[in-house]
Amino acid sequence: MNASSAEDEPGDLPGRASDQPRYVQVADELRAAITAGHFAEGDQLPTESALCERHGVSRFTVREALRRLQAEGLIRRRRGSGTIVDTGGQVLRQPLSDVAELLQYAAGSTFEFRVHGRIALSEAQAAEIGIGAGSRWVHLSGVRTLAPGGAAVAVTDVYINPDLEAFVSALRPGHETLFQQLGAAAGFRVVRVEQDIRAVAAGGREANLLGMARRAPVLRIIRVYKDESDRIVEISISAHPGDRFTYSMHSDQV
Amino acid sequence: MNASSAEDEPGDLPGRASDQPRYVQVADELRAAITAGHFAEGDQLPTESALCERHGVSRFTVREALRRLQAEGLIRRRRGSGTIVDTGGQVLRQPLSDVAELLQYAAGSTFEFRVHGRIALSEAQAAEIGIGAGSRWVHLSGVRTLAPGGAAVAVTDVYINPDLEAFVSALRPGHETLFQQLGAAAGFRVVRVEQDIRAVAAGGREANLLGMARRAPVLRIIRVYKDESDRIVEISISAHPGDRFTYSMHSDQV
DNA sequence: CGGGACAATTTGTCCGGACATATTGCGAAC
DNA sequence: GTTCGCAATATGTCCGGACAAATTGTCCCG
Repeated sequence: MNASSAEDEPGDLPGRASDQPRYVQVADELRAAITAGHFAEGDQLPTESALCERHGVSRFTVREALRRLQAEGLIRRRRGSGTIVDTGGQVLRQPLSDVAELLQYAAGSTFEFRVHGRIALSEAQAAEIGIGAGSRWVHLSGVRTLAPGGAAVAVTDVYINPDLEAFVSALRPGHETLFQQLGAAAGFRVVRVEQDIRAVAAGGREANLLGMARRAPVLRIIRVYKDESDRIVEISISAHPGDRFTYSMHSDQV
Repeated sequence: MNASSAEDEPGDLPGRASDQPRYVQVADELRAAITAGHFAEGDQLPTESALCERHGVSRFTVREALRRLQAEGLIRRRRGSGTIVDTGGQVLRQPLSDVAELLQYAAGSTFEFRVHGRIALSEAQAAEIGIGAGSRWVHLSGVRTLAPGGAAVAVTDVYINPDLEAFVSALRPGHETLFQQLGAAAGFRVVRVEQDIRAVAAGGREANLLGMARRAPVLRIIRVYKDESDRIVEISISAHPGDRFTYSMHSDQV
């Protein structure tokens, strides 16, 4: 029943955004205003009641929107004082706090890949991910760059659930994540992402593609994407060059 | 064991736990019930209305408590279906989703250190952290082990704000984090933690302490702890052996 | 001029209610 | 027996209101 599925919802307008909850819309507007520079670092945001009036919503909705921005690390709030823009000077960092910031990261970079077809995971790989060995997956591999033609920031191997093989040929490189495209085409939604981060020595292929010395330290990030029914729809194994990539996080309200 | 449940109601203190918000108390009780095994993996938790009745609070309070547990990765919720315990089988992983799971991590390991006294950060260090070079800090260094006498899982350098120098001598090794001890002694609260993760080659000292080859890949985690007034109270730089340490995270509700 | 009391402002906590939407079980219909 | 549809259930969204607590500016007084 997903509105974004293949059997379109022509309806009235391309309102995929407008049928989202109000607090998401408010959060999106505020985020856009911040990233567009309407609010500088350290600036005071309008108070909750002001935002209520401007957007014509209740305080519940405004607080829910602000909670999201706070979770993303864009704002800081203090009782009695107000809400200020505090992104922690995040310049060229790849943030992931808890939500769909994976999407934001993907939107700021480009991913090019090619499909290798079905393969069976090796024992070592299966053990590292925590999947039964010998299971079959559709294998893709590619590189991610911040700017087209620029230096690679990641070499990635992707393994897609064979149930979704029919949709693989429709995947296109670019700014949208693979799991977004798959979900829109096959009608599921990724609701859980697990990821492991390790430091390993670059293998020959990785070193070659990333332009670094063999056995140089790389950040290996393994992500497992699951949908509503806990089905693993995609697994990605990325290698990031240690000298050009920093993984940044924050955590509020301890 | 959880550190927060240790000092519950000693009597003299006017209930530091009991004057906390209701939703924190409800969350603590539920978390304790889960970790104590009263709810097994996959079990269904009581519904929101049931929890409202049991704890005598409104649905707002219950939802706020459940939201916390969900952010910690202990439960999963589905509209129409209910709330189930789903910790993702977190065994021997070092999780940090967004909150005070740093504390949980620290509680499961031991940190031994010694104090080196005041030093000035080198230019390289200051630049890596994002602090003005030449600033003075109180330097500590130590190793973290999962079991006393076991293999080291981290070599850590800690830099403490010189304003807190008077409290450094009272710091004790063990299961409690340094910033917890400092906060309790000096009367502040850490409300924001920023951390950067990179892959680097082990230096001579790190390789020696961790028992690994020089230039082997290590995970370098830099954490900056800030209190309510945005003051940096502590900076820690940890090196984790790439082959013995995995940094695990999760993210729900994309 | 400095300091302390006070009031206004702003976010945090908490309540009650209402309707929307996804899920599940059950019974009726075929 | 299988399937369809409906009702019951549970969480998600959203509103209005109320009071608490922290911050900040102001004003009076010594």
